[in-house]
Amino acid sequence: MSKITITAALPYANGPVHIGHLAGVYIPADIHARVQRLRGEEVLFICGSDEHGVPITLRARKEGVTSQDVVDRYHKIIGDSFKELGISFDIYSRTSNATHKELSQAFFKNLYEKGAFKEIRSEQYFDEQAGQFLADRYIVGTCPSCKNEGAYGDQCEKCGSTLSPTELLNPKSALSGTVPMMKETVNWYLPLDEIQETFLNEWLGGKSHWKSNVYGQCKSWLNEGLRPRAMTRDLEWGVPVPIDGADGKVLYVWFEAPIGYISATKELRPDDWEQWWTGDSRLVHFIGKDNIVFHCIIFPAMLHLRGDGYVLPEQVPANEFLNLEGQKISTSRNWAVWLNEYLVEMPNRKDELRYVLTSIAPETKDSEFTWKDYQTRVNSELVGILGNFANRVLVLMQKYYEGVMPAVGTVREPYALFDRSGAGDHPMVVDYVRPVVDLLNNYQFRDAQFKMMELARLGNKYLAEHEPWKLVKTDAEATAMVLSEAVQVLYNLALLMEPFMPEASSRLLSQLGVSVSADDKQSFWLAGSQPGKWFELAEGHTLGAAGLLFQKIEDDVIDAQIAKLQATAASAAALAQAAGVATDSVVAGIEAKEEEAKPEVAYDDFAKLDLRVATVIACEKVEKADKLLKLTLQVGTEERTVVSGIALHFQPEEVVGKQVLLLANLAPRKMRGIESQGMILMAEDADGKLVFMSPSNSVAPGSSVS
RNA sequence: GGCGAGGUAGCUCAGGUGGUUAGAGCGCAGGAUUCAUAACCCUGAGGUCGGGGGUUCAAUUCCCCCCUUCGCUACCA
Repeated sequence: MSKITITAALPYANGPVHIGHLAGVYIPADIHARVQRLRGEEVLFICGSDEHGVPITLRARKEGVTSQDVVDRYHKIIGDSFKELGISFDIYSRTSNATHKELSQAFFKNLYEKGAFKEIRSEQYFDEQAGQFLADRYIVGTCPSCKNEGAYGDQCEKCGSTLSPTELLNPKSALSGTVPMMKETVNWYLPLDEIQETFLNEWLGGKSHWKSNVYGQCKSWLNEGLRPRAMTRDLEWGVPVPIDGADGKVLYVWFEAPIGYISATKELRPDDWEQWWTGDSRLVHFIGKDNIVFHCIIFPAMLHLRGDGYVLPEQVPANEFLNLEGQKISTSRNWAVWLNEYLVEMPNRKDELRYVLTSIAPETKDSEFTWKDYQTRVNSELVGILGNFANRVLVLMQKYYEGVMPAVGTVREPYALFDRSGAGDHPMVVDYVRPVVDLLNNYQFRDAQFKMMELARLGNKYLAEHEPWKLVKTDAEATAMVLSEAVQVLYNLALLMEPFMPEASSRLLSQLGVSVSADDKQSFWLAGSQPGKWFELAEGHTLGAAGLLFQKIEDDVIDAQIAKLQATAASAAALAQAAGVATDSVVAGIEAKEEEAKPEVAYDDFAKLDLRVATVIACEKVEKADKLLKLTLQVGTEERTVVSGIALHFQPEEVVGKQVLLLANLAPRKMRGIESQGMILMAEDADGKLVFMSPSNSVAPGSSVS
């Protein structure tokens, strides 16, 4: 028996948890934690809210509340919904608490005193009026590539380019709106370039057995050569840097957040927490692919420098991303299925969510959640295969034996479920239980669950083959054999379900009228390292009260969820809603069957649109594109290039000279390498033919439309 | 632009140190059945494994190029 420290990525407390988080991190982590506990391992399953960092402060400013208010709100929402779903954390902590502050400061100080950091001076933007340095995100300006005026210092959200604050044109402070000045500051850097040479190359070199997406990503970073990375920031919201002369500085969230795993452990076990992070304890991080560098490079580097016997991660089973109805899940665009809402809107369907998300877990590549697929999986797999098998066995038992296990002699051919003549491990364990255990130990949760379901399929097949409802009329002995075998399958299936669907498992066990001790479960789950055990109910055992294990999901429930997402897509697209290429991706996920009326929008939303009349002064076909025309437009004194997907409807020469309606402030977008600076609005006929929207009398190019 | 991970049946995904008929679930078609939440069981149709070149007796599996999706990262302006 060993200690296993299992961590699940700390959810960032600026929004609730959604199905992507669950499928990628929390459900697999929970299954793993449950299995290891069942196997009798000493497990600590650690998580908590990550409550520092710039996006939280931005959100707080936007809402006019304090950062603490924001994190308090989401910490509660997230924690409550995890608890209700049954994620079996031993502790769900948070990084704004005292233990964490103390421990992360001590960690920093320890490294500081070892001389692990490099002190580096640099010039950063400083807001004189607000009296503070500005994080990249706090600087707003014009994007140098797309001219979007609302670009942030680290990224332009319109065109997606990665920026540094000094690249921004017309930088302004998001705090005061004033023009920031450059001012010298000092921060402490982790010299990752040196640590790569002395430690990371070799350590990561030994991890080729990790998942290919994880190992490949790490290799990629190492090949490019790591660079020193600042572990402190000039910011107010965070853990203060615990050394003299560091006023107004906090620990970098990615320095401090992983330490949150340790401080949560300490909070839970003040006396022996260190045993879970040193010695022969085994550390496993469950994360999403966006966290790989922090958990596979930076945090291990920190732990290594710390020394003191700290263990390094044994396995980092990072998953890819889950898409929703054809689009990336996005917190800011509200394109998500939020756990807290799911729990309310789909009551008593926790295990259904666990099951579906496990079966589509993005273990090797991005995967896709759709509500229709969810419905199908629940109805045909959980209800049709698993629930149905349970129900028919229990109903037959009730009908023929009033729920009491009948006397069965030696099961004879052809009714035997498995071969009883061999001397080795039990064939059913070898064929079903052990493969599930092995797959789980190998972090292949999706396959493990599928293998579990195969046992239910086998049960249905066995019943169909031997038809006890016919046998009962002719052969009482054989009927007893068949139903007995079927009950044993169901019993073991109930045990096998536990890590995946703990509630359904426990319901089924109680319908079988059994309660299984931890020791018995252990001998079941140790199949592999030990022979394992096939559980059987004895003659005379009385089953419990039967009931349906899962309920079918009707179409209207699913339709309501889809409609909800459609409404989200519609409002997101409201600003740019018209025919044309650029909007396609926004609404492509769910296609409305007919042209439906769109939800009402506020005037303010409409007023955001800069609509202009423009004159086409040149037009040519875009090479290697069937549908695209490149138009040059006169808009006032300005000339603009717009790429429009209308080549199937118009020849270039027939467009020149026309006046068109232009959405002038649509985010630029590159198509076929040409940047399109706006969108031409068209009417679409019933037969799909496009028609220009032109003023009835010619007006000056650039005239605004409202 | 560079790097990493993908691109496999209508859909969602497995798999492949190169070698007879490439898999599963769902969906679809046909059959069988009634113990069961019109569920279950059987059978079948469906893929030149992103495209093009190369190595080889043989490539979907190895090499090169290209297209494409996702992610990481750079640079230019």
